[in-house]
Amino acid sequence: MSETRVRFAPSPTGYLHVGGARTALFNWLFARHRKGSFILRIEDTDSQRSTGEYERMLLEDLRWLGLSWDEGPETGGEYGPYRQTERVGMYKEYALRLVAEGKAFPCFCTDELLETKREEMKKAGKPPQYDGACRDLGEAGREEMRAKGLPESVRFHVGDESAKKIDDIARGEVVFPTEMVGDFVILRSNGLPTYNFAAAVDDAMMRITHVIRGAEHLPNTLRQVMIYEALGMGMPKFAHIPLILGSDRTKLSKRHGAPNIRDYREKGYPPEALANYLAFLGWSTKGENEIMSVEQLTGEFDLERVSDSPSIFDEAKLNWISANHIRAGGSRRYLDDAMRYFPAKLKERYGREDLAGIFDIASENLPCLSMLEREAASFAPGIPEYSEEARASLRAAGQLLAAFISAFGGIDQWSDGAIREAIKSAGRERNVKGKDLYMPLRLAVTGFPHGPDLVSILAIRGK
RNA sequence: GGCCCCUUAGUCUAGUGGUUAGGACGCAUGGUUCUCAGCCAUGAAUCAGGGGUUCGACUCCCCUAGGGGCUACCA
Repeated sequence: MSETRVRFAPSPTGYLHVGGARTALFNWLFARHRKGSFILRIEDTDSQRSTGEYERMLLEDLRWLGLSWDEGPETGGEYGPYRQTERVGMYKEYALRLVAEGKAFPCFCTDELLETKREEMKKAGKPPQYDGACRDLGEAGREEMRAKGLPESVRFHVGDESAKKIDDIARGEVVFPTEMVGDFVILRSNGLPTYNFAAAVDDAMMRITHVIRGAEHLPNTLRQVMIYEALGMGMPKFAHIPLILGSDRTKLSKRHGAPNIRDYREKGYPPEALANYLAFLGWSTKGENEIMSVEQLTGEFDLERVSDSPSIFDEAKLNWISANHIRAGGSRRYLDDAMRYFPAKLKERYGREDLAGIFDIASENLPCLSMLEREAASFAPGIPEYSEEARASLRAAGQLLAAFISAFGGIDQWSDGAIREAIKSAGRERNVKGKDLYMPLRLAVTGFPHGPDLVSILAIRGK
């Protein structure tokens, strides 16, 4: 069997979205699992919305997620270029070839004309489709239109075959009636190709073997299959993966919180944690373990276990997966990334070793690194600010606190064991233990009623 | 409107004609603990509805409902 080649083909019209990232991830996992190639192609034919800045950030986010590509813009490769605006010559060439073969034709209808026709059809209760006005113009008619200076686009001539079967790996056989599409534009009057044409031509030319993409493209596949056939190119296999929806079951967007990869990156979610969560959105393993490294994911990934129904992005589960990664990796793995999130006061006071210690204590349940600010608050140096309630309880425990001070004062070697012993002896002295013993001390030292292990806090904060 | 896809607990999912419908997140309770967390244990909660097919349907077929997508010279 020939080498597996898959691609991720984003449009640089915004930040990398969790849906796009999941599609990219599935492609990448599939390629790596089969030791094939992962190709990145930039679909920037929408000149209105595409920008170089978005493209730059797209690549950055993809790399951050841990995805690397074998061919792509900047990287290069033998099927390049990998930016569609740099391939316009090829699309034109293929479009003209189809015209010459009678499989496509020039169209001179203006937007206005098309629009009024659509309105009329809607009124008449018919599906608004292209009526084939320019299909049989003939060479003379075409010249006449050109002489009038009308815009010229190229439309694909949809044959009279009644239906087309598409065999989708993820969902089985899907049948589309061909009459659902009219003759559609493949080359716009500005010379740029439309999505369906460019995607089909590129996938064919780049020898893509598996097209793995979002389910919203399923109806497009009909057009692309027709183009493949007209071009006489070998068909790739298709796999349409279910969409990711927001909590209200509509397509994920800004109002659902943070749908962009960049947002999660900013908050300090480890990339492998996000990849882990995303992998399980629409896919599952045979086993029961859900905390997996990228290596384990690539080892197990396959298209057969992709689910059919759309899934809802659940931040609570992402948090759980992420906290597991952070706990397992500890300061050894995450301290460098965590540095930017430590409160300045802590960074001034402690050296790297102590910060590592604080990280490990504070990261017992840390969904993302930015939450360190709150979790590490107990380690802030100096006298904390006390709330009204805290003041009241501290006043009530005045004698106990004095006992602590003298007990701590007697410690020579400041260590966990010595601290623990000092706390106990102060307790014996005042005849208190348990909660009544620890809480006043915790409150006095940290200002909070909750927090990490008190002895560890004292050990790090020092005498 | 037309066409296509989807439907197992609040959420992610396992399940391919006979199961006490399994797991995970979240939630609740108990244990460990100064507290939170972690860990351990326990619990509540699911096959959208209706028809078939079958000795037997979560599983196969049809209808309905709901959701989503596409229907552009956007991708």
